[in-house]
Amino acid sequence: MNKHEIQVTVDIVVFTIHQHRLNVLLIQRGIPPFKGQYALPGGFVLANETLEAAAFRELHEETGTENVYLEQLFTFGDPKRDPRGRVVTVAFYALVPSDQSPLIAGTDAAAAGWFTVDELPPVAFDHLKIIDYAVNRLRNKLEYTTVGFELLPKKFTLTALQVLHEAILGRALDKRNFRRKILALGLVKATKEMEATGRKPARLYSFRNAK
Amino acid sequence: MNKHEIQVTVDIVVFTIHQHRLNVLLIQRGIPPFKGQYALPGGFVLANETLEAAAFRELHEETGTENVYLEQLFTFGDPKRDPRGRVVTVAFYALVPSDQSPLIAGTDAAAAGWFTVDELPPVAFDHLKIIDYAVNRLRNKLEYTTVGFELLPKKFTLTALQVLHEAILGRALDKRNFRRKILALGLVKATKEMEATGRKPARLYSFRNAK
DNA sequence: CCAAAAGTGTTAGGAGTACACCCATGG
DNA sequence: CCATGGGTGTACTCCTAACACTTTTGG
Repeated sequence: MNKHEIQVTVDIVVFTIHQHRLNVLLIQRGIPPFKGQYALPGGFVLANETLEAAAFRELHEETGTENVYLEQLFTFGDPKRDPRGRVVTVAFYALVPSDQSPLIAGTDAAAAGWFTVDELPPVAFDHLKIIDYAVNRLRNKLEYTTVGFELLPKKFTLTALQVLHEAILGRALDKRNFRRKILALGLVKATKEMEATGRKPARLYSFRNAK
Repeated sequence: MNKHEIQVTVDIVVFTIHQHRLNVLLIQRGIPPFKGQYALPGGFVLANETLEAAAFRELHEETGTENVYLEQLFTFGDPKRDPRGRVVTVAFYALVPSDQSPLIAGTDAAAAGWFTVDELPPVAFDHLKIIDYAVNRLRNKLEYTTVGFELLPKKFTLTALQVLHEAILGRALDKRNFRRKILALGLVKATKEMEATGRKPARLYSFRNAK
């Protein structure tokens, strides 16, 4: 064994929107250390997979989610961050659409749950720091990219998109300015369908690049 | 030995400005693989140091530089990126002021050198990808932060600051607009000194937060 | 007819961009 | 006196932000 070998893990901050709030997925640990505490989904990187593949695999194994948007965040390597030894973790964040988010399969449902980002339980390791980092990244990215669409179903109302932005940014936005800006960006197109859930029916839109 | 153990390295993209161009520091490899080719300074993370400390240490050992601005970039973990085995590298970038940059100590001067970013020699491993990533990050950061000052001596002319921005962005900027914007940001203050090198003496400025 | 959410325009201020000439100095 | 780089202002455009009422539907 080479003295330079270190254990490498991935940890994933999975976001979704629930009840107009930004939520993070946490899993209750069944084994020490931090047994019983909540932690981010994640695990060891295997010998022949990329970091991204490891993140997708862990996410699938622990939560059943698939085809999510995934992006590398930052790598945390404090020598004392894991009491078991030297573990460097590559953190990712993932976005899952709100219409798919309740499905937590492949794991004991009692042991996993969504938590709004400003009411988190105690979390294991340095995972709180990782979550904070991810929330900040998500907020920044929202300002200059289209990441937000990843959190919505294929068809959505402009109000739903606005609620999503407000949930991530943590502040209210002006309805008229928001709609004008989104439509001006040209990333979204009106469908012929309406959503009849509220009082007055709302037009459904879709993201232009289904990618 | 645990099957999950992987070698972890750091690699550092060291930037400076030379002759109005953005330059990167490369070191010629003395041993295989890629013997004789240029590569980024870097090396293994030791058991009891943080990733950042490893980057500072390697930088000091290989180039003699100290007190540089250092920021984590991205982690590259393709299983095939290093022919010797599984090596995950955490990439950083560093900024060294132009008045300190010629000092390459602690290494054979013939084996290290500055290269302008658009005239790079062949580089080892996936280091070209890392350099590209770093250049993009630096360009983006310049738009909304003050990283640029890290590349200048303590006192500098506004023209020097403009040349720096132009070197990083790779395009010319309007002199009047640039000066207005920089002064409006209030990050810089005029000193009483002048630089007499050109024809008409130029006022020297200093960065407001000496930090 | 009432409650609830959808939808829609105008105005004012600030930021960015384009553009050309005079000034101070050393040789 | 001339070559060189230092230094300065104005006008236009575009983006952002503030702000309130009408419409459509279900009950």
